[in-house]
Amino acid sequence: MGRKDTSAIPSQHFASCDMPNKILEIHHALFAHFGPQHWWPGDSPFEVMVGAVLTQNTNWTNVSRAISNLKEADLLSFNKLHALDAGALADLIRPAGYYNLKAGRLKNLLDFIAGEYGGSLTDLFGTDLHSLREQLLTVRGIGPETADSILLYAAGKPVFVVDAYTYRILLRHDLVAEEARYDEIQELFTDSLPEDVQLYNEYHALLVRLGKEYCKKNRPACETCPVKDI
DNA sequence: TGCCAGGCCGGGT
DNA sequence: ACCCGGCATGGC
Repeated sequence: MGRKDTSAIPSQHFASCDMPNKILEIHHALFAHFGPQHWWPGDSPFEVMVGAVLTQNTNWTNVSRAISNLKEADLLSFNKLHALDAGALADLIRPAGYYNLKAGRLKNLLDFIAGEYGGSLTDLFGTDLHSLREQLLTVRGIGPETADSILLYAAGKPVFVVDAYTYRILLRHDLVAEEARYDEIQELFTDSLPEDVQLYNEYHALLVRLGKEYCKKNRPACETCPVKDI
């Protein structure tokens, strides 16, 4: 457990704590440097959900091609994709990599939504948040980041998304231990920030932007990093 | 050219 | 409870 219930306290009160709120400072610096990121790229909650699975450990440009294939085949809707067999789906999403794996994972997710919610994303997203997250995590192929991406970017729920960039950036700023895992890193953000969907949305997108441009794997910390002094 | 990208699972310790 | 190999395409 982190500090006690601070969720209702306005953010400016954090500045008077003994420890400066570096998590909040980093967001301000990133927003000032990069501006709004307008995430998640996608025209509908369904498209965002599909993209969340396809982007697992994969460059977005490849995912974008896979989604274009689905759009051109006019298959990017729940019923059409659910009716498609896994082999045909794998063929369409080939550019996203791990295509057999991801076809199976998408089918698992669609089967779950069809079975439990009659294929209705509205009903799915209308479920109690904690219960919804737990249910998504039972789907084979949906881990914490994919579940949280769906919750934040497709469902608009106040859930902070943690990814490899988030971990790497925090690690290089000594804000987390090397052995820190998903839930602990997520808690650091939710304990340090007001609960706000738009803030969570923007912050995660900004961390990815920073990661892509300044914090790549196997590269030393960068002198021109916009948050190097925080 | 090899390394990397917006993870997750399953089997082995 | 961890650790690790496997999964795969496209960009630089």
